[in-house]
Amino acid sequence: MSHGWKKPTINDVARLAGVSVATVSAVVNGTKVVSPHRTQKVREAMAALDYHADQNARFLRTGKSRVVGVIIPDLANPFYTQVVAAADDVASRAGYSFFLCNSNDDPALEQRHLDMLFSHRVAAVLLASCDSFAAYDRLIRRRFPLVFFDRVPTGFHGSSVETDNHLAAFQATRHLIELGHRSIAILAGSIQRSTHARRLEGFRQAMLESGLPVRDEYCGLSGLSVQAAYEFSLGLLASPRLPTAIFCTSNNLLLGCFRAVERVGLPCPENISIVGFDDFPWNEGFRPAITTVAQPTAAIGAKAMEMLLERIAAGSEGRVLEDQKIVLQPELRLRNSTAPPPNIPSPNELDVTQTAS
Amino acid sequence: MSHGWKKPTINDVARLAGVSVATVSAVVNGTKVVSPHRTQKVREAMAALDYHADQNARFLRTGKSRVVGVIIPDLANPFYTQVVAAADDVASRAGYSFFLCNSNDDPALEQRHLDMLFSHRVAAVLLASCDSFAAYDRLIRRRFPLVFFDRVPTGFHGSSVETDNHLAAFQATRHLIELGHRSIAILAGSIQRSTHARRLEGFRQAMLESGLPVRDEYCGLSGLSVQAAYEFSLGLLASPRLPTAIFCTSNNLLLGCFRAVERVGLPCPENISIVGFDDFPWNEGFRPAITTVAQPTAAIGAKAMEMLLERIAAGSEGRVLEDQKIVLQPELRLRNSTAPPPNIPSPNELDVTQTAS
DNA sequence: CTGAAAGCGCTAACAG
DNA sequence: CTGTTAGCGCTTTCAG
Repeated sequence: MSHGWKKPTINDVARLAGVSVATVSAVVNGTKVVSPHRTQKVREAMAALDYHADQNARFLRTGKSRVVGVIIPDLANPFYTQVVAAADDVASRAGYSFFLCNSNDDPALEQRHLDMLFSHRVAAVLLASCDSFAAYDRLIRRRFPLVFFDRVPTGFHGSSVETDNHLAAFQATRHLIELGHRSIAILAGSIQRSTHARRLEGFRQAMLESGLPVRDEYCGLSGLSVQAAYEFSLGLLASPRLPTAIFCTSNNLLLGCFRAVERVGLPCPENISIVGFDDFPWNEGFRPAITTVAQPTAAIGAKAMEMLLERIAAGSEGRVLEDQKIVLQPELRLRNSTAPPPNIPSPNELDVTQTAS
Repeated sequence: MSHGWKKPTINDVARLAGVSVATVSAVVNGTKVVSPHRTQKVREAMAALDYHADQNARFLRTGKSRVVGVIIPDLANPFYTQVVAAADDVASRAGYSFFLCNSNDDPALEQRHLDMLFSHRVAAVLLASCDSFAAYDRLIRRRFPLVFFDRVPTGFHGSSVETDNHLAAFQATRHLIELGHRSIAILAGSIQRSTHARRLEGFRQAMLESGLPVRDEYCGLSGLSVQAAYEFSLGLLASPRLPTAIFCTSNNLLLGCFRAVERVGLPCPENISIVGFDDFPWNEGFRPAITTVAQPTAAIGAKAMEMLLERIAAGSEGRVLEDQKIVLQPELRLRNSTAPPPNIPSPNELDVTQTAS
């Protein structure tokens, strides 16, 4: 006895209670009627031994696991943890627990985590993917219950829940345009990311519809890190063609951008408007308070987990569920970081601004 | 076949490869020498079937789990997720995975999570406790590998890693005092929390050492929520005895306090100094940027997980490890939310301020 | 209502 | 080197 303590098994309980293991199992699971007297005996024995049925053994026998896997790309990003918190809520209400994995945005690591989750025979997995859809082929082919959220691999057929990223970016950009902005930069992150690609499209569409140019120098694609955003923004603000507004397509990007604007000392929103993506309690602490387009994090997490549970249930009943793609509405939250540009050029100056240096 | 797919077992692999299960097991685990030819065969069969050894079955046999449980009180609090991210890093490097649980600050839920974790036979658990030490008696008595972090139940004997909360608060308060503040309020959260109790003590000591009074009205104990902090701060700022500085003992408390100061329109730091607790990237975005005392989140997570792994290793070798209590140093980060008070009273006005209304 | 016994997928003696 | 086999702790027929 290395620990000086051996975990009690169902046999120990049965012995102490003076009944058979089948009886113990029956009272534990309430799966059969057991006489009150013996039930009592068993209960006492369980309490005395502090017995906890071994889920691994149980699963081995029943093939029913009450654990789901969750993979996110960044455990330190509040967006993901908010989603996960909501998912956890509905999962734990349904008696499910969580294997949480951090893929660190590394497809190889994500695959390893997936393998690990299979090895543990999780009932399903919830996934903010960082790989291309081909990676999930083997899974969908075997009808493994899988729900994507936030990041849905392009070209992927399967269930997912995400924000309408196109619309979100469109709204944010429209807001800027309506304010009178014409020179709008975007910190787009990386087009590799389906979410960010979609946001860039939304931005493009809003610009195009208003006949506004989308300039390459105004399009930051240097990655998703705070640092990258900071550096790109610094360059942007130092350039002769200073934009009058910047749209940041993620909370990290906003941080970098904000820092750069502060560093340069450009007054916001007087000389530069900023709109962010995602909304958190501390966004109100920023001065100026940040105008941002919020994703419904709680709804994403809750809905995704509900779908997952549904698919688990369907699977165990042999039903086959239609793929379901849920798209949730973003919400533009107007605060103080956006205002009309310093001097609004009249509409027909449009291409003149291009030549002016 | 409800799923149209049956998970391949070691038997399937053995059959396909034309060898025995023992051979398959040997190549999977590298536990015995297998001829190159058969190794090859087995490898092919595994790949063809996309075989993933069932960890549950394996555990049942070996009694060795490579999963650890982690319980935190709030999945949406960046402090905890930063710690967990660091812990995850070292755990996954060691080949361990994570059962993450959110106790929601509810002792009953925490207990349920603990029971669940035992049922799954996790190798150990990492815990930011929300209960009193009595709750963990049964665990320590059986030498279950358990490491506490952040919140360590008072009176608890066992391993833990935490910030020196007393010192952190002491430093923050000293900073304010050195700036000339005499009327310092504290949002202490709740003395139920060991961490917050310790912070209050540090505050007290700093005040006492300087002969400064700790007034009851200046001591916010209305809980840990943003809302509670907001309301308390509002009252504080509306009172005739306006403090010249407020020390917020957590990031949530800071949020509420900051919001209240903004609401009232009191200029910070000119008329009121604020110091926060914990430091996150967005703290720099606040205007003024928040002076805060930072906890070494990454170090806490990494160290705690290292200790946990050590204890697991020791346990399986039959060694008994000494309890280890690690206390990490906080770091005061000076920014712009603190400044000398509007008018510095001379030291001998000390008790006069008490009577003035 | 109750108990005996088979077997889930795997590892680890043990015997060839 | 390789295969056979006995359980790990649990649920679940199947007979009493």
